[in-house]
Amino acid sequence: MNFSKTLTNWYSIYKRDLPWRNTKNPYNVWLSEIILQQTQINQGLPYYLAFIDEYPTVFDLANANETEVLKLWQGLGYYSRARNLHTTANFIVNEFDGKFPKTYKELLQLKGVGDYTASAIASICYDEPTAVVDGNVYRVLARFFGIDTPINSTRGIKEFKALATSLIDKKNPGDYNQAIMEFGARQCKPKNPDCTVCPLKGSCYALHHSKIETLPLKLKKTKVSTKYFNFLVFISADKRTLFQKRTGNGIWKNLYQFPLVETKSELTPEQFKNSPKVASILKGIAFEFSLYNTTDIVHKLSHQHLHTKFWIVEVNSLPEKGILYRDLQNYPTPVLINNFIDEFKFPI
DNA sequence: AATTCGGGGTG
DNA sequence: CACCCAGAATT
Repeated sequence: MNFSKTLTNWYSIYKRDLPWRNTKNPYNVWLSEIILQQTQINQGLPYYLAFIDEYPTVFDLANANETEVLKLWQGLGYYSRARNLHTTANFIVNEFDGKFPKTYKELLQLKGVGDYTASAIASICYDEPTAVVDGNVYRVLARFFGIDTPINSTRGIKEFKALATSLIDKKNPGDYNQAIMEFGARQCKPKNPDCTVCPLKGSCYALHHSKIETLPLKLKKTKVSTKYFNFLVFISADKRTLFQKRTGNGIWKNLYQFPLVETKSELTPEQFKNSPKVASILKGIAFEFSLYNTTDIVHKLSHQHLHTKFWIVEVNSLPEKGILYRDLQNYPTPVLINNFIDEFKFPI
């Protein structure tokens, strides 16, 4: 039996029953694909269910405001996905009367939809034979065919896309695409795959050349930078604190946080209190200053380690209009901030 | 072509 | 700790 047929047969037996697999509705499929970008199914599934529950159609999603969408996305990471999701929902409603485009080429025009996602939607919803190439596909193809071109090189990206395209089952491209991904996730796992029960063990290059551990090949590791974050948590008699929307194009865009003072290095409490930035924020205000966490909370992201201090600033009146403690939960925040709010327990 | 975007899971 | 995840957008 050939490679593709073996995969689709395996899939028909071992596939998980997932909600987006019971429909060809492009809204549902699109939503699932955006949520699952760089995200494992177990992490994304509850978000998919919550989004379908809150926004059953593209019109419901378009009618929401971005803050609400980000709030429902909170904790999933890569928040540009949520912002683009909302933008594209409005685009679909306003430009296409709520109907999704039906071809790979047109889908590619949507914000947040790249080669992978356009291929997935086109094949699953409209039976267009466009091959998906995600992390699972790279692994399965690299191992089975013995390809050592780096998967994150321009050459590798083209090579694997072409190979995947040549293998796709044109009669049932959606099932084939999902089959090879599911196979990569469940059978041809990154670490310690059980090749003894693999239906492809007979012809797998990596298995017969002891290259399961070394394929696929990936170049360069991401370097991690360290940053020092100081959040000012205002406590006032009127049960309000300062909470600000992050602007600019960096991390956590449009999420909310306590006033942030970033420093180049770790400062002593005295150095921090006397720094110009802190002084300007607290200019002319009577306050009591205390450090909530005596050792830094280190929030680890894939490319940044955030060494974080939460400073409690007790004031009689806030320097500007704040929000009620009890309203903090209505704002989308990074996990780092949300963890603090949960732990600190504001006297609501 | 390289970097930047999160957070959770695995070994 | 290193690596991975149904990648895309930006620089």
